[in-house]
Amino acid sequence: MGRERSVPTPSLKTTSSLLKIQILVVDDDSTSLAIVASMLKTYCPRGIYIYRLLTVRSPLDALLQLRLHQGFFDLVVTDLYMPVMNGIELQQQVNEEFNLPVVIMSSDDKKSVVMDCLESGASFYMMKPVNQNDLKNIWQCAVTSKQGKPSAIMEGIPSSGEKLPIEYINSSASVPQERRDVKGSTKKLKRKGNREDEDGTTTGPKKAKVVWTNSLHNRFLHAISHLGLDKSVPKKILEFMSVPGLTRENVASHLQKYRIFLKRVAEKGNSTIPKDSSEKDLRSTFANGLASMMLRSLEQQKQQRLPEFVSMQKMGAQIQPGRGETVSLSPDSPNFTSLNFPNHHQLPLPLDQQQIQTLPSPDKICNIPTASGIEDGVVAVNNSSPYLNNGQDNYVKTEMIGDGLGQKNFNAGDMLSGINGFINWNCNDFSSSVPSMGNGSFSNLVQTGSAIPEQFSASLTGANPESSSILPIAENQDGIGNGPEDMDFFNLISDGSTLDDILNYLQLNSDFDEILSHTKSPYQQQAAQVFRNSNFSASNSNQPKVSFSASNSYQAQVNNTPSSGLSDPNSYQQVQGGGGMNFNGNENLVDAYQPSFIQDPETILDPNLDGMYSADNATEGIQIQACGLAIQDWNDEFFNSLFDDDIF
DNA sequence: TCCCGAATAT
DNA sequence: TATATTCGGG
Repeated sequence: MGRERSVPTPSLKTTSSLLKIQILVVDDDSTSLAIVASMLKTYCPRGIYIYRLLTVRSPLDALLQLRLHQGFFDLVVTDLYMPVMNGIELQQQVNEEFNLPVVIMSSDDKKSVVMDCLESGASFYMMKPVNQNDLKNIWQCAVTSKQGKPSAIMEGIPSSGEKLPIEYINSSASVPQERRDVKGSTKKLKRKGNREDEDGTTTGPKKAKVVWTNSLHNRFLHAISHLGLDKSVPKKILEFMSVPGLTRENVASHLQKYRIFLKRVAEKGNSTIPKDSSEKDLRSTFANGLASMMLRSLEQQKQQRLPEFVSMQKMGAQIQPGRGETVSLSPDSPNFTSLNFPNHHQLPLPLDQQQIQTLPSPDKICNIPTASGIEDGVVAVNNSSPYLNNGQDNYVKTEMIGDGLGQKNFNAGDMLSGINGFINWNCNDFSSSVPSMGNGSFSNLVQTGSAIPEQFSASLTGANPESSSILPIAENQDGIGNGPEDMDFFNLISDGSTLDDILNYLQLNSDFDEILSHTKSPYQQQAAQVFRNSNFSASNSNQPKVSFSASNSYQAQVNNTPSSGLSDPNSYQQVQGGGGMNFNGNENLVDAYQPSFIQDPETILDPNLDGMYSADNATEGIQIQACGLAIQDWNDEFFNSLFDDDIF
């Protein structure tokens, strides 16, 4: 029944010509996870075959999967804000261990956040809700990765000797160079659907089009920020980029386009041009790198021309994110550009002269400070970053639990959970507790009152304290995590709601016209089928069971909704795969980020697996709910059926 | 001769 | 549209 609409035969030749892509999606928010996964499947472009799409809700699970199956995945798509480990940290870990491109997504629209992600090496930053344009970038990252081009991952400024190849696509319409000079005569070569590129008139290497991937463009931006916008000429950029195969002409062409882009943006900053296609621009490659580039450029110019800067300030030509939108720098100076930033991108620019003078270089947030302690204690993290504190003390809150043995990672992501607060340092191992000084490398850590404050101490370490500074995003994270909305969705898909109900929910709660326009997609039908087939029951021995009768494998979330107050009603635990899974009723389900049971990925696609999730020894009163999301083996038929709509 | 960059072609 | 190519001029 998955094919009620007429499915014209796709214009695909054979499956073997498709690029098999395997993606790992990480998001602690189940709703978001489901949506992203769904969109990836729904909007898979021609030529790409999603061989496997694995979703996990914990970064640790993600790493586990990646380690278990090296070379298995081509791309990681991760949420930014997650407990234990945030998207940036995950990205860096993934880059380090697996050299895979990582796309970070978040509903956070702060420019500083976008910048942080990109500077830390993310291939792409994707705003939630995800749209089709973003997906294009995802696919490009995936394809680039699949083709084994390491340049899909771009880390910082190229060092000497480090070279990155460029990605090419074969230009099907490319004409041999020798022919091109005789322009008048090329007309006869012109064909409408010039499909055959095997004219082979030239034996030389085919002229390939340079594809300015994100990584390549990032390198381009790095070059410009290094050289300065005014001194950026094709040759110098080319040299700095140090990309084999890239020509000066390539750079010149790109530079031309880039300048046009800057100009257009600048014009928009001054005039009031209707935002017709602004959205598109914002999500463009250029816009993505803009924040980073501008910040570097500003930093550079600030150092070089501080007096000018200061006087400019006094003259009132301030660097002002005017209502968070416009950054105007002396428009008359060739060194400066007036740029308009979208309101969801905000540069952490200093506002007063003093800050400008002392502003350190914003480094990437790659350090994960650690600290150790023996006893319970409370310490405060003082953020002295001029980017954040606005002249006042700025505390960020986090909670950590020490193991009593000393080392405890302090994840940058932990710092995102609150604003003015303290770090609660708890020691679990009281038996071995010996009053002693904790030590570690918390950045900007300041001791404050606690039960046993004397036993804690922290020191500033690291060459650049800013490099491990507090993330400037200590705000609420509504919409992320297990909010009521998530439960609504959860309940919706758990109680056998119809597909229309689900889609209606999506429509009401998200901007998902795209999804709605594909309500009949086979994937969604399949998913809905799994929802309906979910059975929930509780045995008389208080052993709630959840069983699925799906013929394919799936992912399930087991929701713990106790009648007693033993655990968080909003908590749930994730299990994946077919087959049975047991968990203890007194297992701590409160933490939604417990290591999940994950079936061996090799068997995930086994279509014969029927799933049975059961809870043994469950605490009385606990009800178990579960829902399944189909993770279907995308056979050719199913895959091809998606190609009805020409999406890309 | 090099090479930049606007204009133009694909 | 994105990238390549051309071409006048510094």
